[in-house]
Amino acid sequence: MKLSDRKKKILQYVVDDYISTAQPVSSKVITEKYMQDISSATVRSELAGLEEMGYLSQLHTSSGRVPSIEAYKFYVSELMDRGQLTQAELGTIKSAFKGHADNMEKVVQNAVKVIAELTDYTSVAYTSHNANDKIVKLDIFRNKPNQALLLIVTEQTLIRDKFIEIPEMMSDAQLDDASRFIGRAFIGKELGEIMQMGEIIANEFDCYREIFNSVMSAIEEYIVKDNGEVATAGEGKILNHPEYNDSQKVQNFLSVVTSKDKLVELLKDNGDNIEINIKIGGEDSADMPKDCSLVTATYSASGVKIGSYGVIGPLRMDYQKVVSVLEGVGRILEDILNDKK
Amino acid sequence: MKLSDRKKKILQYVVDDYISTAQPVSSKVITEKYMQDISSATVRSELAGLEEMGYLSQLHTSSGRVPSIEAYKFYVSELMDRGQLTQAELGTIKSAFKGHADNMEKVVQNAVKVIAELTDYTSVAYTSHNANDKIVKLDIFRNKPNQALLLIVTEQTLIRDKFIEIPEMMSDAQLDDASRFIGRAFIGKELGEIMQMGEIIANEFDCYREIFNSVMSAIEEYIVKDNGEVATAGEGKILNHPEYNDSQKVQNFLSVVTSKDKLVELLKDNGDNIEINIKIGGEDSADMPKDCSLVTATYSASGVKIGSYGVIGPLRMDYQKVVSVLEGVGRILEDILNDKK
DNA sequence: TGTTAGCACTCTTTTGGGTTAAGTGCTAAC
DNA sequence: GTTAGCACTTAACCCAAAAGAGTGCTAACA
Repeated sequence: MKLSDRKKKILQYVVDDYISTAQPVSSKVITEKYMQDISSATVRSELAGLEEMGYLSQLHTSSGRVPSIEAYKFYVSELMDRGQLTQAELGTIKSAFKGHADNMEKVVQNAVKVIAELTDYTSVAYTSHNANDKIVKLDIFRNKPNQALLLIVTEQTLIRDKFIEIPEMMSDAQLDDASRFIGRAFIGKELGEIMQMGEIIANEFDCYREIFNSVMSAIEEYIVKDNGEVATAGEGKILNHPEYNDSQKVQNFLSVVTSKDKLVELLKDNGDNIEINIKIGGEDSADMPKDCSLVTATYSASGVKIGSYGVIGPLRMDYQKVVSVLEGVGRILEDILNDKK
Repeated sequence: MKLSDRKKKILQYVVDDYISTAQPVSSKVITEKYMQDISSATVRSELAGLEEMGYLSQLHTSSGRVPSIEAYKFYVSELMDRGQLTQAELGTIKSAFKGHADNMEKVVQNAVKVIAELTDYTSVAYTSHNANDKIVKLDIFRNKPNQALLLIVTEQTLIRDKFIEIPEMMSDAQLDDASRFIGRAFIGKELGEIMQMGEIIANEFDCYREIFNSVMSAIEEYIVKDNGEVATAGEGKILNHPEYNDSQKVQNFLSVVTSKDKLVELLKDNGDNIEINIKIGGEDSADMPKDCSLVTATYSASGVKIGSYGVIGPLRMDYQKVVSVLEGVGRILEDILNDKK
């Protein structure tokens, strides 16, 4: 069933108005605020049609209309005007990143901070542990008689440190030797590659088998179990929005937003090649809090996607603003990341 | 003014009852639940006395009494019974730490998780960047023509990575040389020590002055600016407590609990040598959320205090339970930390 | 045939008063 | 010093009435 142009216009007005006022929208406000040229009775019959089609609903017979999840989806994909950042907002974004590009983690933290500030929603980001990441440096050195610190630095400048057990009778020189030996074999290789060739080359390391196994399991743990880092900002912003005056809802929301594991689940498979990915309503994904929207963008370095960032908030989200802020941050992020590489 | 024994008893009952029920306490419930041998009229006159002294207050003339901040302080220091952990709780604590001692960060994360779970309050922890921490390893290696990654590992197994600028015309061999040179001078020294001797030895490094300065400023930044790590768990637990049904209060609370900087401010100077430190009501400290209590314990390794952990929540907190959980976690933490060293 | 004015209908929100319940402070007696 | 008794205060509850918001329907109109 196709929507007439007028129905589309009206639907857009309803969603716009509901997003900005959080109040059910009546035929009266549409004629008064947006369409002075037609009567409220006409709008009423159009609204009834839109309700029939599943785009709107009423809380009770004498309330205005509220958009359905389908309405938001349609709004975002076809109706919404693209927003423009003001000069001031652009300035805020730029200055948020000034002088903090020495450390990937900080860049991401600044990103979520400024996004939360500008949009007034909770902002989240995810950086993946990529199997394509290459090892740049590997070092093992003794900490106490039977323990050593394993240090792996990768190209994406992710650093992994982990204590591993070592045989107590091994001399420092032997440990050094083992470290160099394993380093020579692993440096320059991708993490995923190493995982695969594990069994094949294991026998080459026969004399240092124990250490070799520890290194392998550290790499495996890094890629498989501990699969990414997250950053968040503005967790409390959710309370600014009236749909979250129910403490149970807030708690649900916080339990996702403050749990690294849940956030990773939520963010890791997001929008492979699309710039902006919008997930509305949590019904399809078990990890998503109920009645939430997630708007994310991905960021890449050297053409490889390394993570995503965005906002999570109520269905009634100011998508227009959020999208423009994410795009703005994306442009600046790109500059920083490409400058670094 | 001294409190009679009976007044103390009554005050204790009022606080106990208020902590467990969250309802203003009347003279009737005291005689019925706690003191069947005297009449409510007697209790009423005692309550009036306690109110006079500033330990109790009423919301309105016909409500029961609520403890004041002073009452909580007095309760904690003199009235409260010491709690005992159940066998089940002890078991929960122990199993929370099983098999995760390979990484300091994870130990702390497990600590806050189990504390939040057992107490039902938000749990926070702080690990300081200690000026007494000794450098164990220092490494600099090139990343791109004019940038290198500086890697510093300290005894407390804190690792600091930072990109530093290097002269583009410097050869790899020269860089290696500089790295070894600086390493020899710094390894085994305390961070604070290095900061102090900075100017004195600067001229020794004349040929590598630029790199030397970068290393020094990285160390300085680490100790001075970025002074510690925090971990939190159960941020949403605050919503389980009826005094936080006001969204403004929740937001205030979350703005502290989710901000690393504010948490560091709050936790860094806590209770130098005391095992359990209780801060009630935020009026003395600007960083403390209003009407909150903070109960913390410190943890040490090799006799040096390296951080603190605890819970933050409403004034009406179950101090007894919180203290016993913190003590329980402390004992197990100690075992782990000493086993590691 | 689409649009509109008018109106009855539904449901929520607000208002107000009257009752109930909780708890206190005071007084007089023990 | 303790207690029973009672007047007083305040919040909480209930219920009914009124007001308000918004709709759907119908009949008239262009």
